[in-house]
Amino acid sequence: MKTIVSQILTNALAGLPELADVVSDHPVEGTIERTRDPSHGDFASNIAMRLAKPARMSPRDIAAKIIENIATNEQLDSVEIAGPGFINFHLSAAAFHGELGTILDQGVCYGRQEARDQPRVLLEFVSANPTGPLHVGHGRLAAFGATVGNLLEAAGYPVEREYYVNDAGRQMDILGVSVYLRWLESQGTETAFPEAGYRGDYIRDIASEIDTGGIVVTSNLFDDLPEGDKEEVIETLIARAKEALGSGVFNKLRQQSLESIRADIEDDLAEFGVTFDHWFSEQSLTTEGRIDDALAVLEKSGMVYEKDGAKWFRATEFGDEKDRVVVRANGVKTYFASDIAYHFDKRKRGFDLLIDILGADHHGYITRVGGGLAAMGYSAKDLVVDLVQFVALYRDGEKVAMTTRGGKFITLRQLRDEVGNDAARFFYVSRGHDQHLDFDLDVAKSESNDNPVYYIQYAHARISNVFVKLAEKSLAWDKKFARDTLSALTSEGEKALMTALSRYPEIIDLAANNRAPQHLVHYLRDLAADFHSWYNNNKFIDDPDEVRDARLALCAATRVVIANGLTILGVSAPETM
RNA sequence: GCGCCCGUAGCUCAGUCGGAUAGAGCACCAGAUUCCUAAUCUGGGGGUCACAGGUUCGAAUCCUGUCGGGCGCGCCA
Repeated sequence: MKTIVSQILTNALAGLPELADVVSDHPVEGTIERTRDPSHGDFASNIAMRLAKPARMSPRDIAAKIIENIATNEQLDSVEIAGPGFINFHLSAAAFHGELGTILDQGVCYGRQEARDQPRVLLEFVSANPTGPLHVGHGRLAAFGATVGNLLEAAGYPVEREYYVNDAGRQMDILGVSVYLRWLESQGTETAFPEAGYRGDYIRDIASEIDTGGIVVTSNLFDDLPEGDKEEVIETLIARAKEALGSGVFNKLRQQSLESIRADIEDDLAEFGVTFDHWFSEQSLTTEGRIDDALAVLEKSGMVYEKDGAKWFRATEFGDEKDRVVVRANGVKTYFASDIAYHFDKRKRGFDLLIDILGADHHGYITRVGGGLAAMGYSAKDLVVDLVQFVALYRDGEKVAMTTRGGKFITLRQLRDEVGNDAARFFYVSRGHDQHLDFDLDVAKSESNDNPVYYIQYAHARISNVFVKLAEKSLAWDKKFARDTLSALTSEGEKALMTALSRYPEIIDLAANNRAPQHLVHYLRDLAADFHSWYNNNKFIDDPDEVRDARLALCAATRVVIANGLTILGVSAPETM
């Protein structure tokens, strides 16, 4: 709908060659905004104020010239200068009725932009280590990432979703040895379970489920363990377990364990409505030589040097505070080397825009990986990292204590069981990613008017019910026929609701381009409020045919927009509640 | 110490590229149901946008500083 105004304005400016020079710096589209106060019309442009300085004219004079050049248009009722130089546009009722028709015609496609080929987006999110079940913090990454993916798709971008599985490195050995020790316990062997091992109950489950062929009992694992340092203890245990089992058997145990956890994460996310196009294995970077390839490219760039036996990347050349090691003195490649290789690989697979949605603790990583990409010939600007801040749960007004280390944390599954998928998806994206989120379990659970999820869903269910009642009264409604009756929609409440509906495409655009799903959340709440307010004051099934049909069209259009919006959020749009 | 995020009503939060009189919900107060779910609606009180400067036609929004809160710093993963 905004395009109506921008077209009118563009046409008017075309008739003012004297402003052509200064206009070119100010895209018309960007000067138009919705008005807050209905007395200011439907849209306002501040273009005259922006042009005032470069054109060396007063804003109101410019506005007057522009208005003189606006041709009469059936979509437009009137235009006026207001305040310091705003141009206010009052659109005609016909324009709003036309938009309503568009909503009904386009249905699930309303608010979506045409698919484009570029830029190809790779959206990486969650990527939690496969060392245990997802907790509530990962849930936010999942909900946020999935919703951003939906938004980008709605905005027409080709987007693929990817989960990076950190299945390499020392933590996997720790996982392997943890499972082995639990297995030993199940065989009646006493263990002194190490502090640095994974202590959760799920480790026992894995130990009892996996194929244990070839695994043997060893009783001397705990003899003469180094004292004190828990890291040394676990290293020793890993080494002894590998020796006792042989690396083949130990690897099999480790691979089964991580795959079990990874599959569990995949199930958990799928139940949460979060799915991925690719599960990318960190191990594959090594087995397929991609780390070496990337390091070779990096070395060729001249951005790698040796010091103290280690290989360092000149991260400071790219704005990092210090250079970073890529290969340690002991020959082991660092996690950072994997990250560089992984992102290099993403670009080589043909993605133009890399979006990483990571936990807030990954800050610091951005400059480094961006620097790596830049050194390898790709612009660091094509890597966008959104850091998602932490989640605090509240129950009965009290913060729920959680520590990852002590294994005392609330899992995503527990949260989903407690509040349901809809509430969880909704609340997780109700704030911007860079804001801390206080998740109030009591509000999320309440089936009452203080729960915005139910408030919005109820609007959808209420509308669905109207059509049920219609059938019960043996009345029919036809969307094509109803389009001829829309001029019956004239009240203030109807205007407000139509205005809200027409904003939907703008909201999708805004939310997608800023990766800010909270705009959609707040919009849907406002839309539901406009609907409830109007509906409560207008019972219309027994109205004359034309009025009834027009109002049914308004209901149907509202239902379309609410359903489309909720679908993007991953929240269900129920027919009854 | 350095870096990042934040500070808006009693509480939880919106506030788009700098726009017109800073908005919602909850809570509080007063009302609405012979009705197409009251999981709803109508009305009311409630603000030094942390503080101080600066930029300009215009600042909650941009810049600088101060105060307050959260998070992160590794040849860990």
